[in-house]
Amino acid sequence: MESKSVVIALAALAQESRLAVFRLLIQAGPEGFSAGRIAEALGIAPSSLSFHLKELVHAGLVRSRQESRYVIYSANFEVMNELIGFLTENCCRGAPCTTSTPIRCATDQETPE
Amino acid sequence: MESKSVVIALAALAQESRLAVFRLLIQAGPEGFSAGRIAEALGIAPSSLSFHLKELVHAGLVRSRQESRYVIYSANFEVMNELIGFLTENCCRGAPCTTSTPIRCATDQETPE
DNA sequence: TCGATACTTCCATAATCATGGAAAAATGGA
DNA sequence: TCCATTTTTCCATGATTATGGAAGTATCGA
Repeated sequence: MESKSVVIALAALAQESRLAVFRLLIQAGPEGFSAGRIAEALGIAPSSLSFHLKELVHAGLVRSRQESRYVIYSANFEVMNELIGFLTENCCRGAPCTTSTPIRCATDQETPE
Repeated sequence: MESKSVVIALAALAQESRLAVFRLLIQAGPEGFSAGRIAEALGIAPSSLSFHLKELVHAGLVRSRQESRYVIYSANFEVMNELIGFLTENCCRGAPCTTSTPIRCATDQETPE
């Protein structure tokens, strides 16, 4: 993962509404939620939510899929793990250090290695 | 960790210069680096670096200590772990899911539990 | 094809943030 | 105390970001 992508991902999360959306989707798991349900759950105006979702998708943290007339959004667990990996890379330069174990969700079957 | 603090921490990291500074300090370990060495290593103007370091300290991600006429900055590994914990909290709402293990650096002895 | 529902794009406004030069503090040695 | 070194604060400029109303697009059922 490149520095530029990481900055984009972090910026995407560094905003109250988007952080709330992302956490909601992390908790929802791979099934996700429709835009409407997210708007309802968090009380965000549709146009604002759309702007924020676009931002999260652009950052790679969230995926969208069309399902009849709903657009379903879900968290991208793999990118989340890469992000954490990048931040903690080379921690303490060789000194003994417990590095992070991926937070890969066991129910996220969409991206086999 | 509260949502507001998390937004502040993420915003602090969502900027090329600050991300570079933070990673440098993560790699440096608890000993850290002086402001001057950071400026030199990353090629950032002193006033800009000072601005960015203040931002990182304010976010709680970085600590500073005076050492003779140098100001030494170091990463705060504990806050980093809390941040990651917050982002992945309640992942997949009860579904079987490997949650993250703290990235606590074994050489960071400054904050006993 | 019509109407209702679900979302997105466009746009103007207001707010926040990044940058580096110049001046000001703080520290320590002579 | 005086000077050199190290870092911070002040400030003006330019750039980016968040917001929600209104209009546009897409999907589905009848």
